Amino acid sequence: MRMNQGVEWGLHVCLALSWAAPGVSVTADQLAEYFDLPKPYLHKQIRSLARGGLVASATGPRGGYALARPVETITLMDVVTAIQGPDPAFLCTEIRHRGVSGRLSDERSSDARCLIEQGMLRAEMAWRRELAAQTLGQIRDQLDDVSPALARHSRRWFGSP
Amino acid sequence: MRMNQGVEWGLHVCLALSWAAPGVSVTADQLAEYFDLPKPYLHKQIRSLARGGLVASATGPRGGYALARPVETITLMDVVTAIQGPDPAFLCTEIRHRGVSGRLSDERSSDARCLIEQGMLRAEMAWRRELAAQTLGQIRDQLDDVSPALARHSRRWFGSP
DNA sequence: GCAGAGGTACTCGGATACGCGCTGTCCGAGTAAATTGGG
DNA sequence: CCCAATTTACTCGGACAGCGCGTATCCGAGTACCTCTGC
Repeated sequence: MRMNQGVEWGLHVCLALSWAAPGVSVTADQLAEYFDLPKPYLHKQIRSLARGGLVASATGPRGGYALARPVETITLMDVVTAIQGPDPAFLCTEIRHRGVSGRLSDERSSDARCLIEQGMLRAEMAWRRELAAQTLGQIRDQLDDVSPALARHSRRWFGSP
Repeated sequence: MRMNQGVEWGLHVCLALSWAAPGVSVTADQLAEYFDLPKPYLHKQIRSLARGGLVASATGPRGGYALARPVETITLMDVVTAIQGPDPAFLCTEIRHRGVSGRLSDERSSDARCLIEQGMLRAEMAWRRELAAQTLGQIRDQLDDVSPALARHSRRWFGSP
């Protein structure tokens, strides 16, 4: 189980967009140059962010992308969901109801949820909860503490006044 | 991000093997029939469990697989690791050090760990912790409470005395 | 009847094709800005 | 000088190939059991 490459890119893109001044759009090509990533493919990943409602797009000259919501309200969970969809990682196919096992189980156990599914979902919920508890705003603040120069230089590079 | 099908199979297989009497081996074909799954592919997944040290294999007539450890000591994490490897789901490729972003960052921020990686790893650790906290023994006990008949019939079907 | 050698059948193990989804790329639709001509 | 229509150039958006990992399968290596023969 490997997570999509796009998740890492999407997270860094949102963080970078938080450095652009309000009202200023950043093009996909600018972001690709900023991170030295293949332009068309990064562009595709950003479109996933747009479809998920995390970034707003503007076409034409002076167009590009900008955060659609304050960075303090964007969680890691939001980005992960936007890039790789809302489907749970563990999918229970109810094999306990198939074959001999299915014929052996009585009605009580059939009605109850699969206990293995419950256990796996419990772990996945802990993962999602932890992702939802961390906002990109917190990460940006920490980064400002560690390296104020990076944020300052990035703001200038993205054309903020 | 979808988890391997084999994880679900492996979990159910270990649970089923816990119903076999000590010293009795269950063949891969028996397990495939028990769950109505394709024999060769299920066999391959069980081999992953064997490589991970969860089940012991015996060749020849009356051979097959048996749990290598008490079911109370086998956690969901063990099975997940055995099937899909120990690699973390989120892999940080340090794109912050590439392109313009890499040139803008100073030494302090370069030495520090990527904060996005830390956040993602934090969530993944919560997931792993929850998986490691649940043993198949607990699940089997719950299942015995919900449906004692299933456990009883399965023990008979697997040839336990 | 018993012991041992040989044969047999059964099981696991690694090596081998196939398919779907992530990866990577392109060109067209739409839009805002710049330009130019007229009033 | 100001305004408006037109042109232009720029950006996003969806549609299109390529590749790697998971899916699915097969046959060979090894072993325990069974059988048969000789004592």
